[in-house]
Amino acid sequence: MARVAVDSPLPHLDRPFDYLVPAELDQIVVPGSRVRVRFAGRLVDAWVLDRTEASAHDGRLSYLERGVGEEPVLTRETAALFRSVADRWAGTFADVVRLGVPPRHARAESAVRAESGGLVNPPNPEGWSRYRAGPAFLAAVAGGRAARAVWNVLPGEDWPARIAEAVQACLAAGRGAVVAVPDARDTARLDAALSAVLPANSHVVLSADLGPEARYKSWLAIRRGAVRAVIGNRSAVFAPVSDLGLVVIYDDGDDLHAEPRAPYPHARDVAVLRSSATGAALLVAGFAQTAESALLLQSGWAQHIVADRGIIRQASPRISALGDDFELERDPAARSARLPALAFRAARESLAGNRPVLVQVPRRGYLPALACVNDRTPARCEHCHGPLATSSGTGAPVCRWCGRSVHQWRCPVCQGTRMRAVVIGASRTAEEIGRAFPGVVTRTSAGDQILAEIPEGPSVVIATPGAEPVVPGGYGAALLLDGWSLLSRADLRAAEETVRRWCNAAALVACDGQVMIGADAGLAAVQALVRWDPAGHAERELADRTELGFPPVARLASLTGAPADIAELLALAHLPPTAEELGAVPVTPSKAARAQAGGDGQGEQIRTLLRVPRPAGVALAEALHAAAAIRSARKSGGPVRIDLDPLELF
DNA sequence: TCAATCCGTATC
DNA sequence: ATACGGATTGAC
Repeated sequence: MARVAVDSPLPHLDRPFDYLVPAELDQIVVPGSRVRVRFAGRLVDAWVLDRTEASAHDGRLSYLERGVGEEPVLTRETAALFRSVADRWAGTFADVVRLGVPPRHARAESAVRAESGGLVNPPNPEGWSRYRAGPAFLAAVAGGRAARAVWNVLPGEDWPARIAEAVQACLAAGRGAVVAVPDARDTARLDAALSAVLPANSHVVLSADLGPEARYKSWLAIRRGAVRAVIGNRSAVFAPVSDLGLVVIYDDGDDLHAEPRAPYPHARDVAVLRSSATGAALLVAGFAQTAESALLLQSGWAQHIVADRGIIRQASPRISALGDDFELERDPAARSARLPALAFRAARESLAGNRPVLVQVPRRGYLPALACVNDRTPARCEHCHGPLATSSGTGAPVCRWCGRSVHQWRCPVCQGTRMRAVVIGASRTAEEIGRAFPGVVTRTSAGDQILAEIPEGPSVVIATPGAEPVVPGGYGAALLLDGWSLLSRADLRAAEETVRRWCNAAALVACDGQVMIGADAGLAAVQALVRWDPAGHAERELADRTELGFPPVARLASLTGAPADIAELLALAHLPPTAEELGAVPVTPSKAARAQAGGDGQGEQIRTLLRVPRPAGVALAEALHAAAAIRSARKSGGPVRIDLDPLELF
């Protein structure tokens, strides 16, 4: 007999089913293989979870219809991982398999791949010696121990080289490694760094833009154990590396690590699950640090890899805040670009020293929000700490989460009672800034026109966050403009995200260069950057969120759908006794969602938030999944989207 | 009393 | 989706 999981999106079918195995399929039906089965009269795809002697099912068993290819696509380890990811995010096994196993490509299966490269030498630990606990981490990976660490990368660090060394240590110990980075540019840099230290064919790149055949080929090389190291974007955390010894997540605050397909798992959290389950070492790395990483440290689960203060001071450029009152430069060209005098001078110095200048300009399109008129503290709801915004109808401030309107608001910092809408959106354009530096080459890197690298020499680069090109030797100066509009976004992660973007840009500046931030020096986010203390900022962020009842210490579930459907789901769900319902607010469907719905209005959509203490998170997910299973079995009502610890809360 | 039909539920 | 079982209905 074979126990299988069927490929169905219906939650009530998310459990094993037993089938008899015809004698001629006995050899190829093994745990992890793909099969076709007759299920409720239809032929469907399924995955073999196990071969068994007996079945608990008392009805008649059917025979498996046929095998699909001869490649087992699930390993014992990934099958267990997919199950626990489904459980953690209230999703189905089949949905998670779709995230972790690329579509089959038969031609790629028959192609024979060259055997992997030769013996891997242990790395030179020199590069890690600037960090306390750095060499120890490398030694632990080399020794096959379950070291888990949060690494604060020094500004100017060649992080791809350091990660390549960690992978090298893991391979030298005879085990496999997985590295997930946010985007294709990071993948390319890491690919080059790995190629520099590993024998040929020792690693593969997993990425959707390889095309289906090459992607499946790379994935198969990993699955077959021909290659033991894999790098790629968020889906690489699911790669079926055998005898996993190391998982690395780079820049875990980048929202590209959040999977947009159901059940919406986050690559960092998947990596944590996987490291827990397998005993593989874990490295969460970045110039900045998230509150989630701070919790890994605070709970003692992970160790901190960080450089001593003196080394940080040496490695950091000079970072200063421009303050709130921008003194404009007298130079008329600079005036027209509205560049503050200090920023303009820093740029001129850099260009005079034949070094490029980086100008970071935020993208437009942030949500308007309310803040204190005096000190711009974001206005929050007294009841649930959600953000306040002006409702379009009445003009009265309303909580974006629980929908309560606010009559008397008082700023928790200055006790002021007046709020104002924060003007949002970048107004400075590349041309305006370029005009301030006549005769200097101006480049833009943004959107779909991203520059990976620029040559040394004087030039001005205008880039949106995340699109900053690297330059050999570093920038001479970086101007981080529009700090206010980043910081006052109506988003739980606004401060953390701002610090992350600033850190990632500032880290590209040479250690004798300077960084100018267009925000007030008194702000915690600015202080974190000036002192280069991303860990301190993450700790504060974690403390704030703990006090407000936000993730990661609390666990939230967001339910989005028609009011009647959500009500039905909640009525069916046996929520943990500690669950707290934060009320419902109408949601304006995004353009993408409207396009998906096909134009015809599905009626009003609302969003309800549920909150539990972190230990009850799995019980909350289980209750919601069970309730969704009852609804799907009944075929009642419309869809309800379930999100656990959603990245965006409004 | 039995067959035709409807409805709800499970799907090995 | 489809298949099955139990309940319901209507005709002999």
